[in-house]
Amino acid sequence: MKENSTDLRKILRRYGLKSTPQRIAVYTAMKELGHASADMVYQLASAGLTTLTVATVYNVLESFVQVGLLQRRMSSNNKMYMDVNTYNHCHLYCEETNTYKDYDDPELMLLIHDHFRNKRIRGFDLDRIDVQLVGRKRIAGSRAK
Amino acid sequence: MKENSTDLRKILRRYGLKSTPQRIAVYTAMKELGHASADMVYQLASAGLTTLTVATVYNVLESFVQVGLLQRRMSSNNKMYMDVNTYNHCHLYCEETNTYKDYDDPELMLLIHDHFRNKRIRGFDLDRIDVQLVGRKRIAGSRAK
DNA sequence: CTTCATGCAAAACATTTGCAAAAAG
DNA sequence: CTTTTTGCAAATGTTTTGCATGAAG
Repeated sequence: MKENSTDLRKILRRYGLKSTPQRIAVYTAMKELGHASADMVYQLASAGLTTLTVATVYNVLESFVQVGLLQRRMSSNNKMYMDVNTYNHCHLYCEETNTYKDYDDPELMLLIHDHFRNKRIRGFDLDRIDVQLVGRKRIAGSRAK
Repeated sequence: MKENSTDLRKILRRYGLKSTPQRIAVYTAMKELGHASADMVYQLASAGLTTLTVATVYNVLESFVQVGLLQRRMSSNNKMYMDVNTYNHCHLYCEETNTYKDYDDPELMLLIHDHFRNKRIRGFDLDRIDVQLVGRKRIAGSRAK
């Protein structure tokens, strides 16, 4: 699960991207963060690589999305958020903190994909079905007895 | 389905909001648009009410969300989008145009809510389950034969 | 070498704020 | 009258752009 920068170079190559320190730093930050805004990536990545600008972070994130190395997520926060996991999975989305948490539920996925197996949606090319459990992180200790 | 401004005044009152020309114009625009960004609402609403500013549109939209007259939607567009329909329903979301379309599928809703009926999510207060069919509007006429 | 990626600083957007003036009830 | 709501213009925060420089292959 833990890639060193040699591994990362291979990954980038496999996705048809030149390997640069900036790209490695951004991807490493995303691996650590899981889900993150451009700014969060910039904060973390630029700690380990002083020669990194926000503009580059945006560039890199965009190129990663293009090749499918990252996925852009929807938010109700007017900000861009990325997901390092590109396989098909659900999310818990906290509207208070605008944070995401992977929520793996294969049974649900199966249910939904069965439901759509023979459905055709007129005039629409379906890419994926995005299920978000929207709510609020519970404050630690306030759990009902 | 078509409210005149007397009806709208009643609706606003019922939601505990003072009735103003601006609020009526914004809600009327939302009724017409269904799903819209602040800017879209401003464009349409200010056509019929010259004394309306963007700041007010934001104010009004926010107050409508507060009382539950509108719902904020997630987008991958770094912009705020509103939905005039607040009942529980799915959406088609076009990533190219950032447009929404209601997708009513009671069978799917039932399936999903049954699935979650007895599930508890640790540390999370669930508000709603948001299902988006993400893809692209098909270009007219490009339908496979 | 040649191409592509990065840094930089400015621009473009979208949204929010603070406060005085105006309107609602 | 009193309380909200609105308009205005400025400020904020995020993302994008253009172009010269620098690095990757």
